[in-house]
Amino acid sequence: MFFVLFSSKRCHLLVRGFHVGKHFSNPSTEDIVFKAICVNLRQRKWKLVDQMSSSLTDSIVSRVIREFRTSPELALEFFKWVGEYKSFSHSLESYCTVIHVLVNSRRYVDALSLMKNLMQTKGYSPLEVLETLVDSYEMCLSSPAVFDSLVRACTQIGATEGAFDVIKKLRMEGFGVSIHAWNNFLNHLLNFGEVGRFWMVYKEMVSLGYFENLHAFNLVIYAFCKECKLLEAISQFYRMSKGGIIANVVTFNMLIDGACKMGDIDLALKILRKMRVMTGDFVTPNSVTYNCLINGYCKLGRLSIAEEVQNEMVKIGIEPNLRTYATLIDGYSRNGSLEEAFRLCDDMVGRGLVPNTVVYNSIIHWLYLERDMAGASLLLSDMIKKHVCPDSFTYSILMKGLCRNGYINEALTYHKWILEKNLIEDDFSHNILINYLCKSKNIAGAKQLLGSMFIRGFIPDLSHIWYSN
DNA sequence: TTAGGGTTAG
Repeated sequence: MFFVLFSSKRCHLLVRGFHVGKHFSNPSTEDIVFKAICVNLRQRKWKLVDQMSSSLTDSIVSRVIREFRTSPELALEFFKWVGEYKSFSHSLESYCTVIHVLVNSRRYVDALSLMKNLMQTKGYSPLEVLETLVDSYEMCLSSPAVFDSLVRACTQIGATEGAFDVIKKLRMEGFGVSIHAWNNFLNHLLNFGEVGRFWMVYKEMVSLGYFENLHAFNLVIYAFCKECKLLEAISQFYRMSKGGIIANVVTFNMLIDGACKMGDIDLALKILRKMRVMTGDFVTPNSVTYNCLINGYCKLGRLSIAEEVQNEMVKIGIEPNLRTYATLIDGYSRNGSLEEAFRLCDDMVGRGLVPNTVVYNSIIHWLYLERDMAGASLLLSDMIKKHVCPDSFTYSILMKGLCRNGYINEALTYHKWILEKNLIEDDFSHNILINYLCKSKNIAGAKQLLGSMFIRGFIPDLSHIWYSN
């Protein structure tokens, strides 16, 4: 019906009028366009919606999205259609409106992707996004989960300070911060190796009266494991049990992995054997549990036991995965049994698993250490042929492999090419090359690389420079 | 939320 009205000449004039002026002189005209779009959108009559597109304003876009809050897919489709096909430049308010709608319908992946786009591509700061989310909060009948999502979006793009700014601002504004947001931030700190700051933020959270949930306890156990404080980690396990929180498989896996990393494989095995009994058959081991244990045995050089553990997992119905094989292949390689490593490669391919970058990196690394240049080159060509993408590990393995076998100039040529292609993500390759250049008394070359590190924002290890000069 | 691969000095 509304379309009929708008298909007239009069409508055409109205539409032109909307397009020229940013604000409506008559609010009811906005209502007419809004309602017309809604009617046609509801019936998926995109062609008719298209005819209204020249009359779109930020206000109408946001209103339409709110109108379709119970049909989030359609709301998102409309939002994307306007942005992509009509090249309409969405305002921050429109973005936030659709984000509220998406979070409320638990479409977190889409909401996170839009938030990340706002901060990474559009250049909005986390606090600017927060402010607009707050402004549109009530009108969108939103929930605090939207703020959790913003903290998550910040941590996902590595914006540590941004995430913490959001938490601080939410507290100041009286919105409160959910335990999920705290946990997400704490997890981010651990993943970035900031254990000291983790404990500061954790203490702050506890002092504010939050009750730790399972995830929070797991993070504390994870932090203790990272600090090699296994006894403290285990004591947290008892503290959570006392508080009525039942550990899950992640809790056990972290303790098992922690024990393995500290070389106490017997304790790791004991935990594995007791986890069912301790939880009344509530928690059973999974592939992660077994992979941790296999890795523990591999690092101790006890390869035959590692394979026995693999057989046990198969027996109880847990399929070995890519990580199981990557662990065993690396275990055999670092123990000088490359033949066994290749046997496992065949085995994994036979099971339908495709060797990835990690598997190639392991074998290439140990081939170089054995001075098998031809073998390493062959595998490098093979990974390129099979479209297995090299990563920063591959490049540093290549640099080290070439240097230690006397091919420093070739390493420098490759490094230059890798830098030109912007493929380097960390400073490992630089450090390796600088070390070998210093050893061969090529201080000018080392200094040149040092400059290249600064340009890329890598912070050199100063102790090195003292030695080389 | 947990599991696999790469560096230097001595």
